[in-house]
Amino acid sequence: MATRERPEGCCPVRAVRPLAAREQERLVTVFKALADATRLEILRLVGAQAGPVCVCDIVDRFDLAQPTISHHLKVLREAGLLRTSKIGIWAFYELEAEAKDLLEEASDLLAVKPARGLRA
Amino acid sequence: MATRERPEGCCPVRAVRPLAAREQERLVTVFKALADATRLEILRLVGAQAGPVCVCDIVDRFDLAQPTISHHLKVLREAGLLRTSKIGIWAFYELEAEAKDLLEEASDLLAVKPARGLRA
DNA sequence: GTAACCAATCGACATCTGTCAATACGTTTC
DNA sequence: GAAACGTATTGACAGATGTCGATTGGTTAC
Repeated sequence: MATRERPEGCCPVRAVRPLAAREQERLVTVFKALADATRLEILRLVGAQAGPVCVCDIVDRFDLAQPTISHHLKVLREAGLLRTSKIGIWAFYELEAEAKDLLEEASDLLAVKPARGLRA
Repeated sequence: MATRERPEGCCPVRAVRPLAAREQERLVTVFKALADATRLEILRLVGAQAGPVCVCDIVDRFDLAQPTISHHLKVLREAGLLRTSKIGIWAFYELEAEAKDLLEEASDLLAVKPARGLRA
């Protein structure tokens, strides 16, 4: 804690109610999922398709081993950004409908002016 | 590469132009910065203020050592989310004006329908 | 049923990351 | 100038993460 006198005009700090644990965790999970170049490109690839994409086609687009892509898909899946389905041998991935909402919610985090969730 | 015949109705994959290296790196840096609960709360705290916040006040709000907070502030600074200034001994942080744009740009990444940056 | 195939999981490893104690740096006060 | 103070940097360390090779599981083709 600071003991010296502050420079004049130094305003008091507005208290902020921390995010609920569950919401905080969800946001961190989403951002972690996005915090990797490969996963960003996977998302862009999947998001650009008219329908679900075959995993084999995703693997083809990257210079990474199949287990590595599979791992990244799992991370995106568990973050709620992708959803998966199967037809025979093939696994298909598409954007989770909720994905866009997740990012918008995240964007609200940085609202410059004090918004809901704040306390005086 | 898949050698078997696909299930019928399986659509060809739309090619996607990868992000430019510089832009990709910037996005990853931003998401990495956001992918930590402490940094999220720091951002929320700073974003809720009317003006710049003293580092000492930030340190007070968390149960973490001062160097740890300093480290997190550096990460947020270098991601372009916070900017810093000094008055005498004190260091103050505030949201970088660009921060909101960064997140909106990030949000566009997940646009469900094919947008710019895509190629047939 | 057996072989071929696609995708997921496992195990291992190198690198990155969050954390703290100790220290260094710059400013203010005396 | 010396001491006190706020902040940043350094060094160290445990835990998380990205990657691959090997394996497994489930499905299809023969």
